[in-house]
Formats: sequence, C-alpha cells, structure tokens
Amino acid sequence: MMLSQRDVAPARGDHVVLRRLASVVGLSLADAEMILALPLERHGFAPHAELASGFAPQRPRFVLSGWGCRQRLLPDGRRQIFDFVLPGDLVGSCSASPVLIPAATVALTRIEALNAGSLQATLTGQEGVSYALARACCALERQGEALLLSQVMRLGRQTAYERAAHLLIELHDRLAAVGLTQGNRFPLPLRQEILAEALGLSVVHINRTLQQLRRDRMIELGHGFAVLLEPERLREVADYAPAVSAEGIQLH
Amino acid sequence: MMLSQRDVAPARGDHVVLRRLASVVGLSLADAEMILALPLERHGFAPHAELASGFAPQRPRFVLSGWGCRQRLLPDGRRQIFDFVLPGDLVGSCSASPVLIPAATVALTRIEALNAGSLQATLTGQEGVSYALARACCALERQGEALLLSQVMRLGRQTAYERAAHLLIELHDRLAAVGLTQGNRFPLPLRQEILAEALGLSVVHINRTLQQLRRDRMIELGHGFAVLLEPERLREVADYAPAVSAEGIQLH
DNA sequence: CGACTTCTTGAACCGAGTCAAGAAGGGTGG
DNA sequence: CCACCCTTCTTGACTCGGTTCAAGAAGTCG
Repeated sequence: MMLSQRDVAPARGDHVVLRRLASVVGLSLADAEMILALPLERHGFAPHAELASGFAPQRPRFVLSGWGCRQRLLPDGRRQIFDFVLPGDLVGSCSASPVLIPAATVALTRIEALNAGSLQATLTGQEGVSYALARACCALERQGEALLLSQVMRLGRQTAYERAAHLLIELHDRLAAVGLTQGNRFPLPLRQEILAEALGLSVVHINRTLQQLRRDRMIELGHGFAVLLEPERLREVADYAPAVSAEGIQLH
Repeated sequence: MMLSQRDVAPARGDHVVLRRLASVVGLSLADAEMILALPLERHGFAPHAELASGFAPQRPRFVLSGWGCRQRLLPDGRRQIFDFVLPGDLVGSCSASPVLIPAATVALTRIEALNAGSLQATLTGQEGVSYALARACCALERQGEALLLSQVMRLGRQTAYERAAHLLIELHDRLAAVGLTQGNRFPLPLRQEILAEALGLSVVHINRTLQQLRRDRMIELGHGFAVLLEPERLREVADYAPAVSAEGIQLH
C-alpha cells in the first residue's frame, strides 16, 4: 500500500522528513513506520552555524525546520550560494566517500535537525531493513543534482528577471512538496543580499529586479513571505521545468 | 597492496577507466583485475549522438576516448553546457533512481565507450565482489558534483577572463588524472562556440577573452590543443581549488 | 526613542552582448 | 595541387544589462 499525502501530514513536526521522502520515491506504511522508529537525536543550529563543512567527513542530518544553504567563500570575501536547504532536506551525503566537496553548509535561520548518523549505519551496514530508505536517500541526492543543474541554467543563460522568477518558483515548489505553502504564499526568510549571492547578482540589482516583478504584479514580497501572483506566467518567463520523479508524490 | 599510477598505465586503451577509478578511491590489484574481467561491450558514438537522455532510464557507460558534454536546450534554441565528459568518466549514474535529470549527454567528438550495464547488475545485485567498484562509482558521482559546484562558481562570481582560465585548468587536471596530458599541453577538441556555451558567454566575447589570455602569455591555443604557459599564475587568477580525494592517486 | 540593519533610489561606469563583415582554416572535388 | 565552399575565428562599432558608489528611507529590536 502506498502512502498518500494525507497519511503522513499529521501534526507531528518530524513528518516533514516523511513527506520529503515520499515526494521522491513512494513509501509503504511499513517503510514509514520503520523510519520513524529509527533512534534519531535532535539538534539545533543558530544562524551562521555550520551543519557540514565539506572538508571534514559529513554527518548526515535531516532538517526539520529552518533554512540553510551551501556556499563557498572567495578570497575577496564575497560568496556564492550553491543551493538552499529546506525543511525535510538531507544534509551531508549518506554515502561516505573519499571525495570532499568544497562547500560549507550553514544555517541561514535557526535550524532544527535530526542527527541521522544511525541512518548511515543502517544504509552501509546492509541490514536490509531499509531498502526504501536507501533508495530515498539516493533519490534525494539525485534531486539535489537536478537543482544544481537548474542553478547553472539560471546563472549561465538567464537574465536577472528570469533568474529571480525561476528561483522563487523553485522554492515554492520545494516547500509545497513538504506542505509548507499556503496556496501560492510561502515563507521566505531571506534578505535580498542572500538572494543576490545565490543568483550571482549585486544586492542593488536584485532589489531593482524584485521591484520590477512587483510592478508587473507577478509577486508580492516582504515580512518573510512571498506570494506568486501569476504562477503560470512566471513559469513561462522563467522557462521553469518542474522536478520529475517517476514514483514520488507530487502535490500539484 | 595499493596500485600505483605505473601499474595501471600500460598500452591497453581501456585502462583510462582504471586510472580514473584509481584517481579517486585507491584500488587493489585484485580490484583492478576484477574490474577488467567484467564482461563489457564496446560501443562507438558519432558527434552529436546521445549517450544518455536524462528522460529515459540511463545505461551507465565508461568513456574510453573522445569528448562529450551534458547540456540542456532552451526554447529559443540556445544551450547551456553543464559539464564535460572526458575519457575515463562514467556516464549515467550507476544507481538507478526514480528522479530524472533533465539533461542530455551528447558526444562532441567521436566517442568510444564501454557499456557498463553489467556493472549496474553487479552493484545493485549486492554480489559483494565489487565493493571497491561501488565505492569508486560513488566517488565519481561525488566528484561530478564538485565539478558542478565549480561551474556555479565560475558562472556566478567570475569574470570572463577568470572563467576561461578556471575551465582550462580544470580540463588540464582532469586529463592529467588519466594520463592524457604532456606536461602543460593537452588536447582540447572544442570550438569556441562550445566553450562559450559552457561558460555562459557569447562566442564573440570568449574569442576576445582567449585573445587576452594569449596576449598575456598565459596560454597557447589552437589546432585542437591547449598549453598552459603559466599554470601557477593561472591558478591564482582563477582562484582554482584542485579536486581533493582522501585516498585516490593525484598526479602532481 | 535611538541605533542598527535592511531596503530603496539615483547617477556614472563598464563588462559582456549583438550585429555585421571580413579573414583564416580545412575539406572536397576537379 | 589548386580552386572552391563552408565552417570557424577575428575584429569593429554600438547597445545594454548589471555593477559600483553613495546617500537616504524604512524596518526592527533593545
């Protein structure tokens, strides 16, 4: 029996993780129960804290709430943000590998996370119980790669206006997958400086670009929230291709 | 006993694959023999042929010779190149996953490849024989992600001059890892149009940028080859961070 | 309320794109 | 071996998206 969105969306906060997993691979109720039964310890991170360094071996964690990002600093102090980490996301690959990723994962807001070290043991220990979980982690990583490709498209071939639109839609869809949107409205706890660093633009220009999107009645923005007023038109101007999973639960 | 670069570099062409694997994970001689013993069928691809579509399930292959790239087309016909595929590289993730990657892998020159379908069976069948191989594939994927992050840095935060320098060094180092360089000289069978599409620049501007690099006596370029005249200075201007593996064999 | 951060706006500048034309290579057939 | 064609490279002139610098307005928090 496959899990529907309703089954995994009750009050308990940890369930963003189940929703996230279910969004990419299809989980049975047994899988879900098995995952909930894993001994996971909770951990909080203040803004600017490092969830994973990229140079030390990474301890996998699931984010329960809060936003983070992966970034790299340049010698001149500027930084590039590679991607954002949202509730439900897995931080730090579950497959230990000698190749080090030169990027730090840091908290942008306060983050609550589950230390998923036992998950790593479960996966590499071939205990067999968690085949679904292993597949899910793999799928999460693949989706992460797809997001990186989108980031390359934005930076390489899109104008500021298109980039902003594209990123806003992407964030909306990712949040929708874990049930954190209200229609076209969603939390966006990011300063314009952060958006600029993610989109490869200056703060001044991201500001003007957002103004333009507002003037065009495409979005509303402010007070930690964003609203997509014209999702269809936005997707069109941004040439947005939604993430595709052959079996996960898509919300819309 | 660990394998040194010398042991895996004899005349047989297929050995770029072993060198590639050894560059990220450390292989024993037994591992190497086991891998060479896999039943692999050879396959050729003409320029523009698709090695993997991104929408159909991908069949993993090892590239023996020739260059390719992963790319996505835009509605207006322009394209973004995400990364290049070089000899020794693995194309098409070996871990089957329901998440589809919206990018096509195409040949830029003629490509000879090994169909590694049996590899997939070996990995997912948990036959145990090929633990090293599984680790190697995983490491290759991780290194692919590191390359994508570099691409994001280039596009997001670097000038045309820095981008070109950065990419040339990266290609040099990747080719060096499989023994295809002669000192600072290496094959570069790419038109300027291709470089432009990879670096998010116009052909005209990549041309002027390469001229500048030549005038500054940083590089020589032409006839399908490139030479890094000032590797140290280039690495500096490009803020180049070499790929790091905790156990693979680095060449220099 | 005051001090700090974040957002907004203006003006000047510049890196990169676009358009257009010409030069240099590289194959092919005569 | 040369003449021709087609692709790739090169160069110039103009335009434009985005950056930089600088200052002021609006939030936000103690």
